[in-house]
Amino acid sequence: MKTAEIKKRWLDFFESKEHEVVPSASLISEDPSLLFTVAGMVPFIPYMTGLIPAPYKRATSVQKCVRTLDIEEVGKTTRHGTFFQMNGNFSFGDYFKREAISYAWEFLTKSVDDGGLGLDKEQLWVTVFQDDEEAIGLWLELSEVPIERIQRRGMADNYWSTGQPGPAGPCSEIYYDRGPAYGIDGGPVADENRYIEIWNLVFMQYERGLGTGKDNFEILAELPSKNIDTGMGLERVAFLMQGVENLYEIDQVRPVLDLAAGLSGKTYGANLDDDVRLRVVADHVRSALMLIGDGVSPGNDGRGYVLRRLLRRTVRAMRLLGVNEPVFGRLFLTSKNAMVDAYPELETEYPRINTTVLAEEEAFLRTLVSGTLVLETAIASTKSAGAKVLDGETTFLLHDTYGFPIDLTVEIAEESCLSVDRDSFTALMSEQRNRAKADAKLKKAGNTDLSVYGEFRMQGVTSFTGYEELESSARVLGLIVDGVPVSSANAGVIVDVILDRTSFYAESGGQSADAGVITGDGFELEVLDVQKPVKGLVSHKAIVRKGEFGVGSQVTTAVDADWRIGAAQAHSATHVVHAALRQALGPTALQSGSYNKPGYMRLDFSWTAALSSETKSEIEEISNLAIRADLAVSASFMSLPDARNWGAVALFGETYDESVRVVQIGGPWSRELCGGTHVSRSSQIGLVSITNESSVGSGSRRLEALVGMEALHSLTQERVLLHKIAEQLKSTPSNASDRLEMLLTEVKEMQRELAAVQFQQLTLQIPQLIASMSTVANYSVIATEVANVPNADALRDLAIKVRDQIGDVPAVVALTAVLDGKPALIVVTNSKAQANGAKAGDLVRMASQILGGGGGGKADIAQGGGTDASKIPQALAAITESLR
RNA sequence: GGGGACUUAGCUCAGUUGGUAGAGCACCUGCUUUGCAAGCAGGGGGUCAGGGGUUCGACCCCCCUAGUCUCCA
Repeated sequence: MKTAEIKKRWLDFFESKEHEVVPSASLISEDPSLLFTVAGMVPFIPYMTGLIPAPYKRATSVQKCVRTLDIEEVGKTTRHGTFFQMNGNFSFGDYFKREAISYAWEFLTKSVDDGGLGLDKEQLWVTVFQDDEEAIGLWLELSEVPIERIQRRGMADNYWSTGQPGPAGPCSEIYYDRGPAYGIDGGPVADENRYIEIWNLVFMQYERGLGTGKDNFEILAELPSKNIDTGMGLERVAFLMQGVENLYEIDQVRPVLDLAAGLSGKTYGANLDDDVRLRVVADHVRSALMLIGDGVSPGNDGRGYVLRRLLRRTVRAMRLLGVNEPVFGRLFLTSKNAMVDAYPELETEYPRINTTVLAEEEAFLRTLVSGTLVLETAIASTKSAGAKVLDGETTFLLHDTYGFPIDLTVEIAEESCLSVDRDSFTALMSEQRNRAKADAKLKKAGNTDLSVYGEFRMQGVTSFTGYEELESSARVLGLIVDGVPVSSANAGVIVDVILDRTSFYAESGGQSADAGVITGDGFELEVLDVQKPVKGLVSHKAIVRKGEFGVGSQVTTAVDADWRIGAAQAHSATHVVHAALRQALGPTALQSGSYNKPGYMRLDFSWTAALSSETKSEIEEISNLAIRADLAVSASFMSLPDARNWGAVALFGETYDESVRVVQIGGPWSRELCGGTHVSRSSQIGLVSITNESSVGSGSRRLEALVGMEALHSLTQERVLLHKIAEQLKSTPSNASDRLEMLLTEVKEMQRELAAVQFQQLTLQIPQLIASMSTVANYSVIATEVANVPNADALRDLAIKVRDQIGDVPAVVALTAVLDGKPALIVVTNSKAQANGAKAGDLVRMASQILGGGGGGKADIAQGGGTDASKIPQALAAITESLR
């Protein structure tokens, strides 16, 4: 049975049991503390914890998940995959253990013809929490599992909690026996390889307290409303039903593995190391495909970095398999074809996925080339030092700074008969990890507990009136000071204000929060920040400027009109620039993030190279033409599929409700899903001026621009500056650049000429200098001060010239000059003098000390200087004396 | 968010106790040879990313800024 078929049967089965079929949420988790959706229940957590009321009593989903915690284990054991799909059925205060067990048994054992999976009842085993007599009773009553195949396990195995105070409860797991060929008898307790866990039923019935670990906490009370959360690993069931050995061999994964084997000429199953690499490729390619499909682009932090690591590990595995050529094009196409049945949207996203992976592969191959160079010199120097082990520092440097994977280093070192000091590499690695962790911990301290907002969210969502009006009347529902609900607040206090409705826009979608005031009878608050701590709930952080107020007070929320206009201009400008960017660069240039506030906008987008100044001008021009065209801006609500059909650009990393808001500028000219506030016609944006374009990391660029009056002001400033420069150049703004270039060339030429003339002038003194030559011991010595020396280089060249004219006798030339009021000294010797023992370096060192400075050099030439010019005669005398 | 590294001629890169900035390729001139990366000789080309500091003296050491790469969280 195909994986897609199992998925379909799952959803159909639970739909027939009155479950709401919820489409898989994006892999990009809505919870900011999670990088990815790591489990099937993640999208339902707010309903489980009671933060947000559940919109349905029963739900089912097949959720795509990514987990990279045990990325190193992928392929080594066959139990880990970085991407997997989790079938789940959920009850929020509705049915409990009885139905959960009954549904599970029915779905697993019902015949294939009747829509079930038709698994052999004799092969199924069950584990329950040791004290959960209720569950054991229900299994015996509702299923055909005999008591011998029901095993009790402790908290570590069969008790679920989030690791923090909150809901918790026992679970019951269903296992499939693959038969004696896979291990020993005795059920899951004895062997989890032979007995494969396929389904975990979590009975959320208690509230747990503080504690650490899986089994060290207190059970506080029964939950008022009990929940069911189950998870069936789709891949596991698929490989069991397809009669293959593991998840890498199912229909959604195997084609990639086969292609990788074909490309490398390896046979799957022939060699353990190669098998691991083939599985890594098959797994990582699929994960990367799905991540990019959900809008992640490779980057150097967060989700982007996880994706990059998956891609690079794939390249590395292919290289270890002996394939050095680019292969992503074929691997990803194959993976897409294997997955597209289950995820049709991959078809439309594929062009973008393809460009992304090709660019990333190319970039990494480049990195590997430069890393190889460093590695080869390190190997050469290690060998020439006679060592047998490449040290951990070098290996770590290669990894940390040049992105060169450790196992490639090991492989290449082995070819040169060197081993690698892995221990010290690992030590350095964990050192770096601790550094980053310590820092993260420091920064995280500000995180507040969101549960305090939960009780307000239970009263409903905050309705946002800010699209229509700037001022609204509202009622105070709650006040929070330092994370604690209070009933009133007086002047000077900073308080979080929860209202039933508000005209204030909370920061989201890249748009910064509104500024303004909240007023009421006898009191006034200045709004500092507006956030949505919980989906649907707006919290105003404000300082009480005057008076006192409390819960229940009537207020007026008044947004600062100028601020809002500025914010709207900037946000609309962001859409305009995004559309212009895509017109100029094509649809692969996709916004990956944005930020805007009055007067300023910033747009991050996926793109591999710096934009030329022509392209930047083009984007600016398209944007400003759209502004001039006075396009109408409108917003309307529609369903997500409708919006997509309409060609609206959905921004990844945002999760959307069933009804989404589409903002259009000029109809189809720009269509984006967006909840922000906008101007009503594009001309109100005024002006967009791009100020900067830079890299955020490889594969990602950032465009910054000023908007409206800010743009005008910056242009004005630039114009004033340019006019001033032109004036100083005695030129016009249009000719200033040429003029400057000419002047610079001229200056360079003149400097060169001047230096030549000055040196020429200096050489006129050569005859005099030669004449001053005296004989000291058996050296011909010139030791004198030279006048009119322009700089140290000239003095040096003069000394060399003088020496070369002395002829074939041991010669020492010591010249001094005063430069910028400080004495400078040059000593040169010829080879005969050096043979006699004269060393320029020693002479300079000694004489410079007399001058109050230092100096040095080699035997043939040395230079030095000091601070006291009056000591020059003394220093020269000392040189002559020391030669004697 | 925290680290590490890089930026030198048009291109690819060398350059250690801080003491005259180099190579290969490309370019120009001449000779030789008329052929596939030709040879020989000569030559031009440098704000050593930008700014500040330490020093008699900084491509080199320290600080700041910018651009780029990279690892970790």
